[in-house]
Amino acid sequence: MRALAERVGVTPMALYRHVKDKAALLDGMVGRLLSALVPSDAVDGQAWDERLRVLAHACRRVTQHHPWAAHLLFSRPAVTPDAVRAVDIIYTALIEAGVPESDVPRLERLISTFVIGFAASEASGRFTPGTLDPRGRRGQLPDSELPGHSGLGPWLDLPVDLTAEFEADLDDLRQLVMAVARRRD
Amino acid sequence: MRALAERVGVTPMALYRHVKDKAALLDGMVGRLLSALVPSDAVDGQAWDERLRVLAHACRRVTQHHPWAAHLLFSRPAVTPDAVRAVDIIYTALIEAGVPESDVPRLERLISTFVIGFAASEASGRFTPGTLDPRGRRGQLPDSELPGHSGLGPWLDLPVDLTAEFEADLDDLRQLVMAVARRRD
DNA sequence: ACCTGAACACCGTTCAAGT
DNA sequence: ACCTGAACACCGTTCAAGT
Repeated sequence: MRALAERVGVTPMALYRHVKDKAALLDGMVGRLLSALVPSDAVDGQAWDERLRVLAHACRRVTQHHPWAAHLLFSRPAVTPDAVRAVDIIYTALIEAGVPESDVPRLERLISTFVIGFAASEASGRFTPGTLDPRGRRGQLPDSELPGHSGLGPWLDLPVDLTAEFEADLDDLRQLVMAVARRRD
Repeated sequence: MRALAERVGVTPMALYRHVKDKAALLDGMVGRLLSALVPSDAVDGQAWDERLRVLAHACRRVTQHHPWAAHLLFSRPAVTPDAVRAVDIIYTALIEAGVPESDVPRLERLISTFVIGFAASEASGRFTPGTLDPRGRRGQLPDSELPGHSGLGPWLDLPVDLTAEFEADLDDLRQLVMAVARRRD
């Protein structure tokens, strides 16, 4: 609050005339981000999987530009109008994909949890532990205790292209959605 | 730090003899939680999918008992020995499932991101917005703007059993893993 | 070795007072 | 209406000083 007040060129207490709380301020900031997240024109006339893809990439783009917001997307549920609109896009896409209605809310939570989770992990550096030393993570333990790591060998030393990985993940989730749609009752 | 010092019955500065930082303290706490996460005996002799299931449920159980830890699992990468051990369990399971080695690290990140994301969402209440009013979320917008919500109707008003949902999600991810294993090159 | 007192540089927030 | 000054009740952390 004090830093924001200085940026605005005003005393900290002046802010409380315009915002109730620090929490309310953060909620408002998240709301602004979410309103920019859904470019409804870029979604019209596209197939359901393409609409989900655009929405997911928009979510990742937001957290790349505003890393501080990544964790807030987890803490605050989708109650603001823009957040509800984003959820509705996913609902509509899943219905169009042929997912049984009883599975739609669950799959929406599965997809949004992964997408926000990926964005938050990337923003907080969870995916890039040893940017300097790629083998840093298993330095502490002997290879005999890590059969999985030693079995993978060179694949662990490659630098990861997170954009390509996100794309591959979304494609796998697309197939998951189609599999659920296929087993409709 | 001050609250912890009071609980221990000591002055705040005494803590700095035993821990470098507040961040180091939190890292240590997460480390302790992760060491309890992997009961390696409950994992021996089981099939790969059962081992992943046990690990996922253990992760969710930890964040249910210690909600404060949920966000830390996202911020800090898997560098501690216990965290690396958990990752190795997933690697080994995916290899045993027949996933191509080049896809194993990506699928590990996909699975762990979802599992931690689910746990964090549950701990922070993201999945239960209107515990009182289940229709609260779309009160702000007209149904005409939310075709997905209005199309789903009664399915949105049911209370969610998060344990059953988590189980169903894990089963869908199991099928995703098998699908990736099937298309090995 | 381990702990303490005092101090520094911060927070978010309230409340009466200013214009 | 909108902003300010002073103050309250907090933080994490440093540093010299104690035993």
